[in-house]
Amino acid sequence: MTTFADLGLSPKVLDAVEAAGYTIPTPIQAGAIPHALQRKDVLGIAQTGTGKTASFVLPMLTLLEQGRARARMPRTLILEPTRELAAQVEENFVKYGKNHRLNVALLIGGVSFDDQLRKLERGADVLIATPGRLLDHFERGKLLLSAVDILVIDEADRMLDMGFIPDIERICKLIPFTRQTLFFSATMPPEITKLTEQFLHSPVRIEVAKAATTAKTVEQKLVKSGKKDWEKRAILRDLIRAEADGLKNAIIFCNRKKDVSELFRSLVKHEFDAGALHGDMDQRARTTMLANFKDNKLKILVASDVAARGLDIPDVSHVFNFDVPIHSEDYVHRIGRTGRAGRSGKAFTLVTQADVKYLASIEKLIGEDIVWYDGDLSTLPVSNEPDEAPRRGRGGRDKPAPKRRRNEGRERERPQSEIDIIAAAEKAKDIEVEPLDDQPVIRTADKPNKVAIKTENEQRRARPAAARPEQRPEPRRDHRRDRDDMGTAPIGFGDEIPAFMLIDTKI
DNA sequence: AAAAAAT
Repeated sequence: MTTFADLGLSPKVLDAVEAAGYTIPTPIQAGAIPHALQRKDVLGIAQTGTGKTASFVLPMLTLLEQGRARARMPRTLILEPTRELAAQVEENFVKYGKNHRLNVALLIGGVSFDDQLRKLERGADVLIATPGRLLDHFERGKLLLSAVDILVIDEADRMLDMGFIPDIERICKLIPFTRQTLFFSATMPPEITKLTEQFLHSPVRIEVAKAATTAKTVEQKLVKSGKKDWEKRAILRDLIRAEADGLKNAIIFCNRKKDVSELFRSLVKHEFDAGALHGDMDQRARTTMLANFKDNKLKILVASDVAARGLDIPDVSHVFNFDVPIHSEDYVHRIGRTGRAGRSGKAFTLVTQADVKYLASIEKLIGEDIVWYDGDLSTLPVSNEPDEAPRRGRGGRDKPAPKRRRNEGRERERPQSEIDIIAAAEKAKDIEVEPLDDQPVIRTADKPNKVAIKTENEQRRARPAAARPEQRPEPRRDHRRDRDDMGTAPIGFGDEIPAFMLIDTKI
């Protein structure tokens, strides 16, 4: 049998692999590593969970042992579709690079430039990036790609889904064509094939395990639900309680970020040990949530499809689909978060009347009918307790709250990112969160009820003024105008806003 | 009916 020692990796790398407890490579590793070490281009067709990341990290470490990085000229570049995946690859370099002295820089959005600039300046051996932030650095002239020797494009099909292909093409053209390219994709749609023809030179093709099949160790169930969100939330709570025994940890997927936030708040209110993860949360909250979930400090993670693919969260016992995914492949990815490595897992999907057509395409894709849940949730002792949505009112229990107009009575609410980060902080206990009353709020002139929450930077700048409210109790709010209807007044003029800035140009 | 990513 092939072991890591047979693949041609350097002693330093082998030692780290051994320390991590691995001896036998996965098929993609056994297939890709020897070719990568011979500086060949590799086209790896592999799903998440196949050991794909190590199949490029390990040979890269070996190859990087010769040579040194120069300032602003990284030697290797890895492109990832999401920030979390990029961070995860960085962790792999830390783990397997423990015997090396390599500079690894992570260039992702949502965090400050300063750190990233410092690392670039110092000379990065490995650059791990999401396309947007990478190009941002490049355009600022902080980065030269002319010394990149190895380029890795990971999760190419997902980059395609996310509209990154033009960026990828642009980046590829900035890197010398004498480079070595390692290219990974779970599927090979025509656009991806075209990309590989354009940017790979006679690659070695390695293909492992087919997509679009769900692990046989996952028990899948459908659960009927009414279409109202509060009905779905009630059923979900009952379901979680019914499953409490075997539920070690769970991911709950929603189709929309808004629903992730709402469901998360609802679950916390009902005292479930829950966190949230979606792309509009600030990066700090995202990172904290994910870390806590991985460390089992959080039992339940409510997530958008950011978490559906690629993230290395081992051994999730349950997946709940709060919504039926619109694209059937997403179903496969979502439930692929459980039942990994031959373990058993359970996947429940809430289904409303309107979801039937999506369900049909899922069943067609996975080639089997999913059975309906036959447990009786209504007999559970704690079932049917009131949700936060139904309000008492005229005639009213078990009726959902009347739809509140968008900006009505919002002044005391915090933006979702704040709520998320507070919850994350409560779990983590290591992040300082400002008290609620410090939250600066601006009313815009044209829509007095519209409340705008400043960005972090704006808050920082606004704080001294907010600390002396008596000097300007309720200034100008009647004649201030906001730009772009974003709800933020011009910043930095103190009381002396030039008149032209107050003119409404949108007539 | 969506999400992801630069600001």
